[in-house]
Amino acid sequence: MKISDTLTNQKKELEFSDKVRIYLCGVTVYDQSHIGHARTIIVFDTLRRFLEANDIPVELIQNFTDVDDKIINRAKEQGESASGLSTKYIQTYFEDSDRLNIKRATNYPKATEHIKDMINLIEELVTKESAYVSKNGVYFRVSKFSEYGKLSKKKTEDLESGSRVEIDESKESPLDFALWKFSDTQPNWESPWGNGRPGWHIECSAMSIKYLGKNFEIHGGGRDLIFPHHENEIAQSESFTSEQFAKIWMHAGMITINGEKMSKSIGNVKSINHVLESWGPNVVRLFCISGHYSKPIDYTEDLLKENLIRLRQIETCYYELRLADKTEESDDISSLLKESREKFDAALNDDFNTSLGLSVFFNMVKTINSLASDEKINKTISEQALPVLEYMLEVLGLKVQTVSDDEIKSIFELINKREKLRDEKKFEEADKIRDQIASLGISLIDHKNKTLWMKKEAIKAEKQ
RNA sequence: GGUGAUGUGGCAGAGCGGUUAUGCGUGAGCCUGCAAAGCUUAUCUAAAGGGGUUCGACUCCCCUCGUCACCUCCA
Repeated sequence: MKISDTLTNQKKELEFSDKVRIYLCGVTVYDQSHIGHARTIIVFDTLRRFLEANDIPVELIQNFTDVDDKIINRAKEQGESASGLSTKYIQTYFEDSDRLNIKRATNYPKATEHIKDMINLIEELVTKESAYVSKNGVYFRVSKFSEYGKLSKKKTEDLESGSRVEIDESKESPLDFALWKFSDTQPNWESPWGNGRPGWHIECSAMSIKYLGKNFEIHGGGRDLIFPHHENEIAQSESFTSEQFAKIWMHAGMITINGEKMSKSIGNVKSINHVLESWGPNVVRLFCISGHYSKPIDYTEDLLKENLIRLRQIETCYYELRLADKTEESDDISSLLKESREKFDAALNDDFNTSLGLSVFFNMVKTINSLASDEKINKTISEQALPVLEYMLEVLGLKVQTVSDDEIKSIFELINKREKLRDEKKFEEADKIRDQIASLGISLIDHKNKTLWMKKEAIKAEKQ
């Protein structure tokens, strides 16, 4: 598999020995997560699913930043403790994540639980003179790391002249960033240099090295983290280990609203919860992987609607296959299935091109639906196609509503009853049964000679 | 100002130096007691603009213009 690496700016073969280790920068838990967070998480969840579905073990670590000025300030505003606030939003994070059908990461380390690891790392950096103690804290000495700027392609001279940061006289250079900030107020921790809190960047260095080692396969996050966060992580980690840090830097594009990035100040933030409420997990997932992961996606109702329609086609396809009972001879689609699977995998293997993968997927779905419309789905086709469809659904993290064999039986009984009434032209009574079936979440699909049905995901936005 | 991206049909969005991307939308039709869903078919003479390279460029090179992101916290 090849993945575009931000550092070298080219597609790089994903090489690994026993497993693929991925570190994904998580969220700062001071508020609900939004659709932009969801996109990044979905991209990496889908990547992980793809690798695992192809028997490649994955270790995925995603952190929570649970100590930060934003959290402290927000907690103060709400008259709550910082830890209380972050605990609350970690919980809502998991609720969102579960509803989005995100597989749980291997581990979700929290910054506050790794203070010791950070201090050790900082100590080593101080020893190596890559860091120094000043009046306000411990700072990373950027001048000591000659490759600074290699990820974001920035030159230190440019950064210095274009710097908008307030000049802190206690720093040797305006580019130096905090590893440890002195503070006497809670939450704070003891350190060899004085009480305080860790800087943001150091936590990811400490936790990624702790859980994944000095050089792991993929480091991921949103594009907006390239500078300064990931740039600083590289500086810290490589100064510490004297080795190359992550092998591939993979960055997900932003979600925009009307072409603009979401931000609190513009007030255009869409929470995951809010979007899920209207559109449900499958549409959101389809939406988030509809374009190449590295490019931005503009959030519009039209795009979500389009993906809802596509979801309906998937549901139809699944049920046509699931409920197939014909035994007569029909078309042979085994080569189509084989080709679809191959092209699907090839698309994802080439820089995780989900957009192209989806087009292959929908090609297959449409072909099956078209056969179904002609009532040509037999048991052979069903047995061949279902595993391929289910494989793709698993990779894409899509979950169609399923039914048990018992449910199938009772639904068919109702349908037969309705058919009989329809034959007798007792349409009112037939429609009553249709309503009854609908109340079970089942929609009927009338073909020429038989009535098929499916359990559709209820989607609020559809009704408007 | 610096850096990095990007500019494809009504919309979304891929690939590719010469072959229909795909999907949505729209029109017509099939099915139907009605409905919904689904399906069929058609449709839009797509490549920001200007130069090159080439037998041939949407695809490679150069210039111009536009858009976005980052340069402060940000997924």
